Amino acid sequence: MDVTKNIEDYLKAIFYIINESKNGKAGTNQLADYLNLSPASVSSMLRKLKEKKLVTYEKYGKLELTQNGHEIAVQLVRKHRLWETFLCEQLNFSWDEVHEVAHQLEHIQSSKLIIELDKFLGHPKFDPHGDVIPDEKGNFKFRSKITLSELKKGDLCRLISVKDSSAVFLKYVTQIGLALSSEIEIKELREFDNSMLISFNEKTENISNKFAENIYIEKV
Amino acid sequence: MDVTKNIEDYLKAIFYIINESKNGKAGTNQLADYLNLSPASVSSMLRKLKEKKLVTYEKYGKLELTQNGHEIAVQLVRKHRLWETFLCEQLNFSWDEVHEVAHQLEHIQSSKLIIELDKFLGHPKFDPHGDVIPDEKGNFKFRSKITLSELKKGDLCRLISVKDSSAVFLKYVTQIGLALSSEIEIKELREFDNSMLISFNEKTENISNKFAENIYIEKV
DNA sequence: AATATTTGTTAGTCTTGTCTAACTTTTATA
DNA sequence: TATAAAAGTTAGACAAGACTAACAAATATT
Repeated sequence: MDVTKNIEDYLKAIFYIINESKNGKAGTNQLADYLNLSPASVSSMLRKLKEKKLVTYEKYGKLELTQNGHEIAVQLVRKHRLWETFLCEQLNFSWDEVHEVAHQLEHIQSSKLIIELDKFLGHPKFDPHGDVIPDEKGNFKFRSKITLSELKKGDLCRLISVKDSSAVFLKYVTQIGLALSSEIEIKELREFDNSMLISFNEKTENISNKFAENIYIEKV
Repeated sequence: MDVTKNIEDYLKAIFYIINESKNGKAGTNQLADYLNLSPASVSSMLRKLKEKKLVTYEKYGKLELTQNGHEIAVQLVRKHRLWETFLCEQLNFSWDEVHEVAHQLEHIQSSKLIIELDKFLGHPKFDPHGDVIPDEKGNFKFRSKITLSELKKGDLCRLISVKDSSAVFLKYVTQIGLALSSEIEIKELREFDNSMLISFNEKTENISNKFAENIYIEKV
């Protein structure tokens, strides 16, 4: 299980994209986009991942993680989310500050560290974004995620997490006052551009469709 | 201050060697040895460090850290020692387990992380090995270090830290029962091979000169 | 079905950091 | 002080992982 940082980043990206795209497929361009690399780089790395038996892949074909590759990816997600929890709960980091640091911390190699960190935090089930933290065995289920953009006028919901965890987006979310568990009501839905007027915490905000697509919610 | 892991490792190594060798000089071979690299690699990296204005150096000449290089090195030492403290005090790591993990953690880039970690730990002054933790400004003094091997029969002292922080050595130290602040008395000193018989915690142990050279103490 | 567009791959180059082998300079020693 | 030993450097090779430009395959569109 001695995997370099780069390989880990690829595996995690593949994992995310497979799990978040509707068709369950991760394409070369999508990956390149996600990782900020050229498609050519991704293509050549896929060959290496295949040699290391971390993915299955045929030219122009479907990309999948092997069991081994999947395990590494899930452990990274676990580490990432435990660190985010630590940073928020113990070190006064805010929601929008944790991602970047957790991304570095997730690459630290030490099984004892993660076991002890998990114990220290009291075996948390969710991270500060409301996402499920996979357990030691790597078991977890993706929440069936619905975004705000899929709702209709009059619907009531609660924010459970966000899709785009870029600092810019998180900052925006925080600034307009949305937080984990915020209760939101859809006041208006404009067909013209799919923007919507929502209310929460006694105020109303007008949000774009793009914004709404990045907010995961549960109905209430 | 955007410095890669490798460059950081070089700077820290240079810093240590300059501060721990009697003559205050860090040579290419010494560095190569310390970093487990060939002298050739070190030689070529020194050229790059010089270009980046992190060291001053002339071919075959004296190697020194610039102010900038020195600052980076001290901050690394600070980070390393804060993380060691965290691992021991909060995550049940033992003395001989922390080094390797702290070495990875010290490369995480986030000033907020270190400020908050320091606060969280209550601004500790010493790490679990008894070494001084440099403050936020990078101020600190190396303790004038005396090793056990410099003492004579009948001397009394207290263990304050160890020189060789390799896992193997730390394990050895732990196994024979020596710990931070252990009170030690020199019972015998054999001129033949400079080994010594020492007593601490109601027991006596025979130790080699090499071992004694790696134990820092203060007289008592 | 023919063609355009999108998606993915290959070839070839660059950079970084490592290595070995050969060489040079400095230091120690006889 | 001449020479041997140690310390340090250079040249050239290699591997990894990135890039661009050119090409090939798959998918969509008319």
